[in-house]
Amino acid sequence: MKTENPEARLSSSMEDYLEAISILHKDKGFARVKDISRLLGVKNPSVTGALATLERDDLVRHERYGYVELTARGARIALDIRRRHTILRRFLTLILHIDPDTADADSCRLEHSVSSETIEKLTKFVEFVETCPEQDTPEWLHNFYYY
Amino acid sequence: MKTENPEARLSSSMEDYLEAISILHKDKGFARVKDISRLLGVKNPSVTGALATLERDDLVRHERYGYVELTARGARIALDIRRRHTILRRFLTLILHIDPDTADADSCRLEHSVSSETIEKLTKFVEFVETCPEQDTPEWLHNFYYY
DNA sequence: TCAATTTGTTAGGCTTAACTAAGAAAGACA
DNA sequence: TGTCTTTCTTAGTTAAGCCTAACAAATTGA
Repeated sequence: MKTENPEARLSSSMEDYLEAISILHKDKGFARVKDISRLLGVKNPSVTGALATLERDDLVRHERYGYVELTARGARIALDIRRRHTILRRFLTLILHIDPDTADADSCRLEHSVSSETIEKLTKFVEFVETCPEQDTPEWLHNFYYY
Repeated sequence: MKTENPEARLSSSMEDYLEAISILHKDKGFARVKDISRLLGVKNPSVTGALATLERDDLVRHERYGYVELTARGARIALDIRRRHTILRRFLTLILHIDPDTADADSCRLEHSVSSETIEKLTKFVEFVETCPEQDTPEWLHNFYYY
């Protein structure tokens, strides 16, 4: 017997769909199947299939041929994924000086496997470096960039 | 038609198998199916199947009912994976102060998706912090730990 | 209004990577 | 040497996640 467990970890794929829907909503106010497939580089039928799964798990709402919306739960999770993505990208670009494209590609993949404990600490680290008094930052970080 | 492409990216799964074989070889001198399945938490038939794939790709040698060996190519790749794992764990424990278990679990997952550019920079960063003159490290890093 | 285009869905197939069940080979030891 | 146990393999199943082909609904605009 298979009990529905709403706390089970989402797959990377499903996280990507949630994230895409969330971004589309923010950027253009709505998300359609076509937009999602374009953004994720998959074909329309893959999106339709994924939406069925996400709808079953109460993460999105989607009427046939209509727009896609996140539920409250879906929105909460999507925001968390986007937060992971953002903090990783900031770390990679601002501290490690990875070029923006690589940094974005990396955070896209890493965001699915980093624990919340690590994200918390990384957030604090990046915030620390960013809010560091101007004269301190060069001292050690610039030492590193010369190194 | 499907051409064999030996440069194609390995899946996380296949990377895990190579890494396990490499670790077993280092730790006890040989790797058997049973050891690999125990280490990775899968069943024996899964290992047999994976070994067939890896053998096809010239990454391991394996005679029926016998020991498993890495080829030169396999060993090179396995070493690279272990290097990624190690550097991630060092970053997480030494700099972010993530507890060792979480750090290891995280690096186990992150090692498959981090780019070589990021690994290079991260290596330099960790080395920089570790070889930092004693009196400098506390200055900014301890500031962070208080923060 | 109705034909053409665009968008979305359904059906069916492929690949990867796991599993169980059953049986074969190897190893241990009385 | 023969039996018992352990280990390994084979065969077959399942699930996720992608694909293409074909069709259905919606939209556009002449």
